Amino acid sequence: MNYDFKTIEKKWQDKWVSEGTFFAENDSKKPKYYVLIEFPYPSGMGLHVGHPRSYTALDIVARKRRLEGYNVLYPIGWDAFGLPTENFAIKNKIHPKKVTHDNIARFRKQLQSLGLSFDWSREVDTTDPEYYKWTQWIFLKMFEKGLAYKKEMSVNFCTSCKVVLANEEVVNGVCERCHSEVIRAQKSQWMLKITEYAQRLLDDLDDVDYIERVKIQQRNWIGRSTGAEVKFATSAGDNLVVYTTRPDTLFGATYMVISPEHPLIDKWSDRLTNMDAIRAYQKEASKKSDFERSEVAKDKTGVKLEGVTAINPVNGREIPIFVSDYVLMSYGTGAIMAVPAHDERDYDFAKAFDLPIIEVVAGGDVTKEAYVDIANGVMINSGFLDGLKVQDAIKTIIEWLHEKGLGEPKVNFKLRDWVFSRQRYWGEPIPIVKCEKCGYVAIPESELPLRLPEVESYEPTDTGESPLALMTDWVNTTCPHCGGPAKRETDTMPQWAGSSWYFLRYMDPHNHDALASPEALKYWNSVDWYNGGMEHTTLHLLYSRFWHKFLYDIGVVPTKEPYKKRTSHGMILGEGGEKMSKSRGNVVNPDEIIDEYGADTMRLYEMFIGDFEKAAPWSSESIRGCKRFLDRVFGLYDMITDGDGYSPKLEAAMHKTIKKVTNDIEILKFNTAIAALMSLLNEIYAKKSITRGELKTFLILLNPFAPHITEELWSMAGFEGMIAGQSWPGYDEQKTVDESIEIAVQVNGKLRGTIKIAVDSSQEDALKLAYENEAVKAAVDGKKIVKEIYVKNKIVNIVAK
RNA sequence: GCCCGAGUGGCGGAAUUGGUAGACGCCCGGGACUUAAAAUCCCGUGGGAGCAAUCCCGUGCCGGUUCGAGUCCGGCCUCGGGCACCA
Repeated sequence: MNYDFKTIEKKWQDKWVSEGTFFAENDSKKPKYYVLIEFPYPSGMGLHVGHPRSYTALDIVARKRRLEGYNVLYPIGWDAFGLPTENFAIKNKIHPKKVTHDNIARFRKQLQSLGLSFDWSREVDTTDPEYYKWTQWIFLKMFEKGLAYKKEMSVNFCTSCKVVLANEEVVNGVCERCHSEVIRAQKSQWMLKITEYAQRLLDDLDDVDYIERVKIQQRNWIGRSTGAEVKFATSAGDNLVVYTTRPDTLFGATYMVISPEHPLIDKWSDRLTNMDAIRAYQKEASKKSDFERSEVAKDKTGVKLEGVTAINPVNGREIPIFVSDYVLMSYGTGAIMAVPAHDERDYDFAKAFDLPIIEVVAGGDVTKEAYVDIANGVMINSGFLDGLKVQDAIKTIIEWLHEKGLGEPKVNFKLRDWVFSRQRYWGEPIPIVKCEKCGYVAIPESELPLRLPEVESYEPTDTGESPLALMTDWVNTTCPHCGGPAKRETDTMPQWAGSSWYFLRYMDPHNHDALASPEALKYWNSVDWYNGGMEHTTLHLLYSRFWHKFLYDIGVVPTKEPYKKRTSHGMILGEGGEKMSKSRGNVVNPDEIIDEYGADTMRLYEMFIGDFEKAAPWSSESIRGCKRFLDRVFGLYDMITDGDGYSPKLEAAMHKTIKKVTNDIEILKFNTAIAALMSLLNEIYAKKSITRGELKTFLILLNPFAPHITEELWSMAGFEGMIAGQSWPGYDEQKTVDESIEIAVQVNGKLRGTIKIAVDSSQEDALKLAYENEAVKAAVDGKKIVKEIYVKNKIVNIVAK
């Protein structure tokens, strides 16, 4: 009989849908388990072979949990607002709503053909007004609590298109489409105060089970540092306040640097005699992004302020002030004290501008490079700090600054507030109006959802406003507070908004009265296992944790953290090891793979391709091995013999394989779990028979990986029900342990032979056998035995001279 | 530049706390079956020397710790992810 995957896969996919096999229940007696993958952005390119890697992995987890007796929620939805859809709509003159609808239809069909056990009755779509009603509602709550505010921020502005550009649309400093110059323009933007949650976002990482590199990345992104804010008097009268993590090096501060956007520049414009040069420098700096500005490799640039100097508070010395773009207004106070002897960037700048370098921490050679070691350094040239270790000097100087009223200890975060405005059409409208009398006023909750109006053109206006600004009928409204004339906010929300809480909506997706009912939120609690790409580690993951904590604070959700466990998968690359992209022409279409080999082979290959956590190149040759394996699995039908138990020949292998597959799935070792199943199949083929009991276990173990073929064989063999209704097999630890093992014998660390000994043999027995080995005899012949090492069940090593 | 990862046969990869490097699969070679081919099945397969038993070399590079290092430490090199308006 042939393995006709097309017929088999269609048959079981239809059956799962018609029987509602994978529906999650909100009031089950079983323990719950919530499995989550990052919902896709339905791009016009269709599904990428990278998507199923994560989806199949957690589908395996979901299916295994069901077999282990859990009520499993494994949902799917669409993160459908965003720039690419809008740009496609503009280019092809099709409404983004239509583009989104078509893309979703295609993605849905493609995902269904993979046999993923999603609960399709809970599908969500961030662009559905019934969904974004609650995205807007959360924003209103944040506004109400003072977490949303307006601030002047710099944006990329194309001088030719006259539109605000996303960072991605700026390529090498010019507009991606028209190649014109892009400048940094100032624009008033809605901001969310994620910084208010910085400490909690950091602290609560200790309570969640995220893979370590995700935690490290989040901690570094939040970037907590301790130091001091120090006041420097200036000749202009104003104090210049700096933030420093190294107040111990204050005696070595030989100049100061302020960022080009620093407000004191304008204030001092009358006193500054070289204002033209400063203005020109500000203009140049405004063209660069923060990223370009912080590149150390570049030559340091800057302009000295002529007419205003500062006083170093510890020694009263007059020092110059520079403006330079390596100091960012968005971090600290936008001003630094420069200690060239002990900071690399300051060192480079001092060399470029021929400024004095005073060593205040001994231990390095500051004539050659900055000495930045804080563990071993000892203070010198620093008055009352001399002789102290760096850490003690920091404490001493902070106390001294505090007593003199010159400075205070200060905790700083790298994390910045979230820029929440987009001057774009295809996003959630921000539900705020601006009233001349009352200022920014929230629209009443009863008016939610504030629907995205139909517009003629989705292109941003040439003033840099969102296309919504042209909809005067929609923009002009009345103030909900005073009833006077008011204008609606025309900016929309970023794509991140809808994805910051979608996992909550899955819990109760059709609720009209709340984002989800309190009962559903309580029952499903938090996500048990969330898998996604490393590229979402800092932004999406942090944003959604922030929103969740806010919802916890206002009593909507019962947990402080949204995700109990977070894992990450590597990318699937093109055949040549490069990233798959249209321009490289190396994109693999999953539809073609499924058509040629079937969904089960596709799933199996995606899991067998390599280490789940690492990137792996696609191989159109290797996938054949997975197809061959399934062909052989299908061939088991012709080898079935009677017997509900395991045959003596296969018993140990069965128990070992159950143990291996059971454990490997939990630690993301899908590739080695499959390898174990392949080895077991090889043993069955060598024996040319399989008992009904062995077949049952084999099919259940393979089912999460290849659900269609295993259900088919289950049914062909005449077993009752579906595998989906069975239990995960157990194993007997005793039966996984061999009675005797082969261990290595080394002489001077070099392998000379192996011996077969009973498990847990004594050193005496092991050495006796080892010396009987011919190669070992030869290797120690005529030498003096210096040392004999025996590690139980591992190795014998004889050191001979 | 900053933060985080990763480098193992011709290829994808495997290898409890440091303990027989190369499981499993691909490719390739040989054989069986076939008029023939495909498919399938069996065997071989890190590199080098040797008729052979066997020996030497080998986990990006340089150095260190250890009876023993793919694994630990120090210093590099290369590649990938992120850098706040792509998602």
